[in-house]
Amino acid sequence: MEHFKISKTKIIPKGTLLLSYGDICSYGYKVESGCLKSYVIDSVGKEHILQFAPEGWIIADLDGFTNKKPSQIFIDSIEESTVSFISKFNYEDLNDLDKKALVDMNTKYRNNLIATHKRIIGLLSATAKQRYIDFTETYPTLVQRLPLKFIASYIGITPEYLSDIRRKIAKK
Amino acid sequence: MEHFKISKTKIIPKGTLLLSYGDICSYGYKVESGCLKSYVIDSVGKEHILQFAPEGWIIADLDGFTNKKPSQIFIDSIEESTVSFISKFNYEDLNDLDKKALVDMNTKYRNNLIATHKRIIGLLSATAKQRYIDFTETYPTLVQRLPLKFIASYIGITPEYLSDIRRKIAKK
DNA sequence: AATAAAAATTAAGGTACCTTAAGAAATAAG
DNA sequence: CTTATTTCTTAAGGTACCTTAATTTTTATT
Repeated sequence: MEHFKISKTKIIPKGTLLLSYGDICSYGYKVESGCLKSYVIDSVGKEHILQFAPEGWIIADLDGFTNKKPSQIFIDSIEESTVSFISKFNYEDLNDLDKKALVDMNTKYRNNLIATHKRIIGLLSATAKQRYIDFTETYPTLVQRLPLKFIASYIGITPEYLSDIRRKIAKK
Repeated sequence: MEHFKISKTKIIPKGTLLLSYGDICSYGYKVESGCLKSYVIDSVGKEHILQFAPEGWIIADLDGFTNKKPSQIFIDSIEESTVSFISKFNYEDLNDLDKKALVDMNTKYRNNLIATHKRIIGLLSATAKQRYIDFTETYPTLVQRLPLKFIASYIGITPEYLSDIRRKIAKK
């Protein structure tokens, strides 16, 4: 299932910034071990997490990478991680891939799109409490590993309010 | 750019339900004229719009269509529309497509994913007022055509609150 | 044109979630 | 083991956005 040019892997210490706002995004990152996250920073300096990438996942600024735009997002490491660098993920190269690779890639995009749509449904229609419960059910292993403040950011609430929610759940 | 089996087009009157919750989703819908929308209905009966599909757009329950699951969503017509029915959008058939078709499809998925990520960023980090302004800038032609209550639903607020927002914007 | 139906507005009161700030608990570092 | 740092919790007060309900405006129907 490897269709791209992948450079040798690197060990990334915890807390390392791999991609910053405004950077030209030359790489996607394939996580072999550890965990990365992507996020935006809003006008008042608050961080909003777009994606977690534990082992096996690929993370990138898809828009910047594809269209050679400066990045709108940040990517850093939540844990010490082993990461492969994927280059040349752009449109021209799609034509160089063989059919099997294209079909696999299609399937990955499609599954990602389905998951992303589900997240939108949650943000539009569920309460913060329900989104937290959904997160724990969808990503039980991440819940073990990640600081709660990152989960709060991912589901779109403050750590303080997540703390309230957890207290109320525990009291039942 | 047509890669799928497309049946003859049909004229769909305004307000017609094309796909309902629980249905097996056998088709994607390609809109030739008019406009469709997809939406979910939450536990208190409130409608949340996932997508608008004006002319040129394709709309479907991607998860149900791909994985032959009962639909989680609804699709209906906002205006009288001319619609082509796309069948056999599933995995097996991807292998029957030629390379050009696969590359095109990849590009469509990728662009859709980029747009969907932007929507998530907005829902996580922007106020309702900002999301409304962003919508009017991103889809100026839709703003002309659509009832405001549908735009409110798409950006995740009530029609009443959108009305407040618009009044405040107008007062300046 | 008249009537009905749908969409939009307005306003009052309510709730989910946020901000700030401080302290407690857990984890990391010396 | 001790201290520093990060994470988590708690609480009080505030704001963005919601609910309900009534009214007006716009659009559709006969």
